[in-house]
Amino acid sequence: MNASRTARERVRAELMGEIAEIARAHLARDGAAGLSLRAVAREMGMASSAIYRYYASRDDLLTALIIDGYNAVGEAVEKAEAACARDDPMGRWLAVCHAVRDWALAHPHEYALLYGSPVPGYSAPEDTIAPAMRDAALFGRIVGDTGRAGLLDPPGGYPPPPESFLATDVAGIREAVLPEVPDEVVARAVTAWPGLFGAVGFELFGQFDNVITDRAAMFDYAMRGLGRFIGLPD
Amino acid sequence: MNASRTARERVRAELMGEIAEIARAHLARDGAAGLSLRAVAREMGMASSAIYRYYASRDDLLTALIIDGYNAVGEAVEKAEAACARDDPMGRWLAVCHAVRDWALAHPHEYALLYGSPVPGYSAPEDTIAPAMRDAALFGRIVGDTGRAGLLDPPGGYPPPPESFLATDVAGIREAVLPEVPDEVVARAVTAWPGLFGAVGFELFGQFDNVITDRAAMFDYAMRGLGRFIGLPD
DNA sequence: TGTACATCAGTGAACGCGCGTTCACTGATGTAC
DNA sequence: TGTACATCAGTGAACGCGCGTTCACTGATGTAC
Repeated sequence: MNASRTARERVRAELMGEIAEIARAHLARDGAAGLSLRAVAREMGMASSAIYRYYASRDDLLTALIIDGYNAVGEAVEKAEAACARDDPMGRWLAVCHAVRDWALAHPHEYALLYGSPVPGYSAPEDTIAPAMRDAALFGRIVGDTGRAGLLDPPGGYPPPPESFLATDVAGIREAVLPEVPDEVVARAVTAWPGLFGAVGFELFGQFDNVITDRAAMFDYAMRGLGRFIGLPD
Repeated sequence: MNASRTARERVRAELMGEIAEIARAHLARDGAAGLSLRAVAREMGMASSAIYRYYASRDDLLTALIIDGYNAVGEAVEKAEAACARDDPMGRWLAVCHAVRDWALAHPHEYALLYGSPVPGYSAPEDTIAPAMRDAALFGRIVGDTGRAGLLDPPGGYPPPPESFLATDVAGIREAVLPEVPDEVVARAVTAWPGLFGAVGFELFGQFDNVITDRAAMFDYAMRGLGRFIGLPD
C-alpha cells in the first residue's frame, strides 16, 4: 500500500533529520574535525553501526550538514532582504551583509565549515554547488534590479577592469545573471563580494582581537563602502 | 665551560628546528588537524616520547608552527615590498597583496592555520600576537608614508565613518601607528585590510571554483580598487 | 482475512587503526673539585 | 689531568582513549496472494 510505505519512509526521513540535528549540535560545539558518528549514535541511543542505515559514511553526513548550512544562510539572507523596500538597493545589500554576519556569529563552527578552511580528507560533491550559490544569487538580483531601475551610480576615480578579466569571467557572469548591468559594475560586484566574507572571517577567526572593539559599526561602515563601490545609491 | 654548554644548546636548537621543519611538511600535506607528534617522531627516527624533550605538548609545537608561519608571511611581504620604489604607494600596496596571495597559494594549509578557521581545542597564546601583526604593520607603514608625503587622494562619493567607530577604534589606531593620516583614511584602511584576505580566502577555499578562471587578473583588479579606496594614488 | 515471504531497522561484537602523554630506565655528555 | 657526580637525551613499554567501518544476526514491519 501507499500509505504504509510512506509511513515507513516518513519515520526514516524523521530519523535522518534527527541524526542531522544532533550532528549539527556536535558540529556547533566541537567543530567539523570533532564530528564523530559514534558520538552521534551514542546521543541517539543507537548502536554506532545503525547510523549506516541512514548515512553511508561520515563524509555523507558531513555533506548533508554542509547543504543544510548553505540553505540556512541562504534562508536567513533571503528573509532579511525580503523585509526591505524594493526600491532601496543599499538597504537590501546591507540587510544581506548583516544577515550573513549575524548568522556567522551565531553559528561560528558551521560558518567555518562553509566558508573557512576545507575539512582535510573531505571533498565536497556536486550537490553542494547549488545551495552554495544561494546567497550570491540574491546579491546578483539586488545588483540586477538596481541596474534595471537605472539607479547604478559607481564612484569614479578607479582604474578600469583589465581586458582579460572583462573578456572571460565578467562577460560570462554578465550574460548569465546580470544582463542589464555595465561590465565595470559586474567586475566591481564580483570583486566586492569576497569583501563581505573577509570582514566576517576576520571578526570570527580572531584577527580583530585586541584591535577592533566597535565591530558592528565598523562592519556596517565597511559594507556601506562596498555597496557604494558597486554603485548602489546611498 | 661556555663553549661546551653552547655546543649542547646548539644541537638542541638544531633538533628543535628539524622537528618543526618536519612538522611543517606534515602540516602542508595533511593540514593542522592531521598533525601528529607520533608521525613527526617516526620521521625523525625517534621514539615518540623523545619529542617531549623539545616540545612540551602538541599544542606547543603548533604554536611554534603558527609563529613561524606568521613570520614567513611577514618576510615574504616585506621582501616584496622592499623591492618597490619608495614613492610608489600603489606599487608597494600591490606588492604586499600579491605576496600574501602567492604565499597562500604555495602554502594553503599553513595559510588556513593562520587565517582560516581556528583549530578546535587550541587557543593561541600571547606569543603569537606580535608576529601576527607583521604584515599589518607594513601595511600601516605604506599608508603612513603616503600620508606624510601628502599623496593621499581618497575618492569621494562615500558616506563618512560613523562617529562611534571614529571615536574608539579609529582614534586609537591613528594615535598608535598612523599619526599623519586623516581619520577617514584610517577608517578606510582598517576596513579595506580584511578585503585582501577575503579575496585570498575565496580563491583558496574553493568559493571561486566554477565561477572565476582569470584569478590573478581579478585579484590584481580588486586590490587596485582597494588601494584607490584608501586613497593611494594610481 | 490470513498466511508465507521479503524487506528493512537495529544490535553487538569485532577489526584495525592511530593518537597524546607518562614513566622508569639506560647511556652519554658536561661540571666541579 | 683525573675522578665523582649531576644533568640531559633518548628508549620502549604501557595507559587509556576514540574512531570509522564491516558483518552475521535477530525481530519487526510491510507485501502479495
